[in-house]
Amino acid sequence: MTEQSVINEVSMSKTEKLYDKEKKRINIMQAALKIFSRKGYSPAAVDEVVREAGIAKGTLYLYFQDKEDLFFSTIMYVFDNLASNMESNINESANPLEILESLAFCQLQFFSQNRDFFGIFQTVLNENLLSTHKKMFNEILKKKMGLLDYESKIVDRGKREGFIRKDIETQDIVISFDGMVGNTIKLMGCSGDPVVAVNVENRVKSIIKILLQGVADKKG
Amino acid sequence: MTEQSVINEVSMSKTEKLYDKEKKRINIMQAALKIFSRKGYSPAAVDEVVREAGIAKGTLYLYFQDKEDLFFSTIMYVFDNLASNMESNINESANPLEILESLAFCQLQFFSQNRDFFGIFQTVLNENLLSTHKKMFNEILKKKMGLLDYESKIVDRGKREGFIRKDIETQDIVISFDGMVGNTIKLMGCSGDPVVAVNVENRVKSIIKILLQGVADKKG
Amino acid sequence: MTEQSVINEVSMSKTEKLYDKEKKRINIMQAALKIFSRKGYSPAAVDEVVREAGIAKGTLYLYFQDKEDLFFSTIMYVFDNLASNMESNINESANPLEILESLAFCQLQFFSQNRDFFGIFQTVLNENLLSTHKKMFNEILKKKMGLLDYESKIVDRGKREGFIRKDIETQDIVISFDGMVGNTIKLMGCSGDPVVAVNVENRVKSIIKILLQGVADKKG
Amino acid sequence: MTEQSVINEVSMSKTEKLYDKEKKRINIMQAALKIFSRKGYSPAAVDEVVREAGIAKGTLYLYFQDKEDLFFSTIMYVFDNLASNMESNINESANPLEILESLAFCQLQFFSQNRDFFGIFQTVLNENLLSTHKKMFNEILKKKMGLLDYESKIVDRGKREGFIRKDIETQDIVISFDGMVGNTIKLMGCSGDPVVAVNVENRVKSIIKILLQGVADKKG
DNA sequence: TATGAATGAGCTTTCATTCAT
DNA sequence: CATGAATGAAAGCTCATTCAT
Repeated sequence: MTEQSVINEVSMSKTEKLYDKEKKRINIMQAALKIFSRKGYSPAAVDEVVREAGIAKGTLYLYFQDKEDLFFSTIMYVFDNLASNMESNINESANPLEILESLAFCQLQFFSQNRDFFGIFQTVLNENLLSTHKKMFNEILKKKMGLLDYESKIVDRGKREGFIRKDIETQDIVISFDGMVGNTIKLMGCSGDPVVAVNVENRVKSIIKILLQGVADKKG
Repeated sequence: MTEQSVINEVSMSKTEKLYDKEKKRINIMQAALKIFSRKGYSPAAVDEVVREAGIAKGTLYLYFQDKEDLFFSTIMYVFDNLASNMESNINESANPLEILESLAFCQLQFFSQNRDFFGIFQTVLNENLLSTHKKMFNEILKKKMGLLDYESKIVDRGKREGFIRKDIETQDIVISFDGMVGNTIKLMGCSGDPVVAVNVENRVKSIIKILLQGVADKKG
Repeated sequence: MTEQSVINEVSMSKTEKLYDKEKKRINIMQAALKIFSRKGYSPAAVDEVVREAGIAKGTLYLYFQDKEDLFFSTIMYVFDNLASNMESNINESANPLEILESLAFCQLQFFSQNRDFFGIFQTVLNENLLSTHKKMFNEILKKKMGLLDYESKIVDRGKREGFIRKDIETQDIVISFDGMVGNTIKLMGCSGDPVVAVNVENRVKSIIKILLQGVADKKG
Repeated sequence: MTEQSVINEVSMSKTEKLYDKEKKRINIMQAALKIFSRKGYSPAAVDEVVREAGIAKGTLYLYFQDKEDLFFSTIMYVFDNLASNMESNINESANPLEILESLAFCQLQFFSQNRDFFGIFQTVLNENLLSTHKKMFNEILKKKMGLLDYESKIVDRGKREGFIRKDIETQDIVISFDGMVGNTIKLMGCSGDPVVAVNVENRVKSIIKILLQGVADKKG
């Protein structure tokens, strides 16, 4: 360590230090993300995460309480990434149908560019973290439900503004929409097809077409 | 005990014994199902399964090679249950739209009556059983893909017979349909609402309505 | 079962029954011998023995108290086989050197014709059955020591009768003789050479030559 | 603690660390030796070894891959100890008979001072590690055969240089010599006589006398 | 702060033994 | 007598977590 670096460290402001600490947390979470995505929660070993992150095992426990904390922090980190990605891509004042399209586009785009990110979501709702990690599970469910709630509001507005038919319950529309998008992401992951990424736009168009117009042949 | 019954017992046929053994296997798988559904694969302890099944630990290993074998046998058992349930409910010669409706109905009905059965499916594709249990994983994926293939054929027939529009790729229709049904099941599971079961028919109606007609308001 | 056989069974004398029981014991011990020789005591599974013997697991416990009893009974059975083999081959009144030669010959012959029989002896003195099965171990050690004692007496007679030099302790002579014979058997087993059997006579000749005359070149 | 020592400790070199790790391995192997010698391979529980070594179970697995690795590492350690003991005691240029005497002396001395060390050797060739642990077993057999080969060379030289008669096959001489020494060690172990240690020299003298001159009385 | 050796509870699996048939 | 399904104690091994350095 040079004398200069020592001085820098000593004179580093508290803000800078916190910023530094946060950068290290993120570094670890990105490593954790890779491992958890690949293996799920239980089978992923803390050893693998620290190896991936290039740190010592004890160090991880300076930044996270335990494996569970690491896992849920990582999930939250991904969620927040997705959320801010959405926020910056959605024009709140646009017409509701365009917003739904944007929501689909953002999710597909996000997950197609961050393949690793999806598997981990699946994991959350399984391995029933429900029973043993209830508190954090609820935190996550709340976030997930937050998205559904937001979509519900958009659909409701769509109904009020005459874009969406009123004879189908908002809940059913939202669940269907969410399922269409989610399943597309899931199967993108399975195929492992690297070209799929390019087709995000086409896939969104198909989803929206089906959602709005349905698949019935109306020529007759 | 009559002499007759003694004779019967002593001379229990091989067929009867096999049948008996199969019944015991099923008993264990039903216990396993509960535990795996509740906890996922890794966190589920063999101890819990045998306690649930009311047998000794060693006994389980008389019926299954190891934990992995137990898990995948259980999955296959559920799959086969679902499949035979579908087979007996679907009229192959019906019109394609009715078949899709039946498929949705069967799945929702099956999982609403067998709540435990769904979680385990989620587990399959996570905890990446991919890397360590590749062979059995592929077996399962094949079954899942089998359903998608079947749905694809129905949709193609629907297109040929003029029920389904031809300007949307079959693949996109199938993924959307599958996602709508799957997400409905998943959220049924989350809500834990016991009344939901009654609504299966309504939910299917909504899914089919959305799938066929779309949600766009066409009054204008 | 024919009527005739029933009659036979019913009218079977007690002696015949005991004889029958002993035959079954021997059948099981011969199976046990194969397995124990191949694997040693601990790693040999009772399951393997009963499979080899063609009986059910419970049956074994009708003839032997437990695995340990089976093991030591088997050893004793082999010992007694060897002992009676020796008794019938040794002429007590012969000159002591001839008796030693016979002893070597009998052992080599016996073990070369019953390859399986030797490994089990090695096992006895290891796996320290000493600590946990002291009583039976001592029984076996006594038999082994019995042989050494017998050899000691022969050597002593040889000394008295002027065949064997008196300036080497009997104990050292016996241990050496026993070691030469034992090591030859052991290495016969290792080589797996099926031709070795034929050479038993040559090997005995060598052992006796070395024992009596030594290997020093006395030409000088 | 002086400042100097702090520096030393903090800056402990890689070499020192490796040395430290090796010392710990040896500590564990010495504990393992005791247990394996007393019980043999299979019946020895890892739990007992770690208790003897005064470490936690997990720790053992930081130093050895599994029980098998521990066992064979321990054997190799003993072998190497014996080998270096021999190397430092044998004068290669001495006359062949003296070398044989040295070989006998080294082995008896080594095992009389390290009673535990012998039982484990017996174990190796039993419990048929042959079938399941073939690779490591061969490694050990090679070492054992190495000693026999070495002895063969010495005997051959003895023949060439006129010390040893040529009418007995080298192989037979070596096997006899090896058996005499081995059996002496084995029976030393059995007797448990603490005084025996003192007699090593006498026993070697006896073995050599028998080997060279034979036990026949030549007065006549 | 950072390290990584040490820990030990907890896991899956085996196998000698029993006992209802 | 013979059977073999059932048992459960005990084995080998893993891994999240701690703590002295």
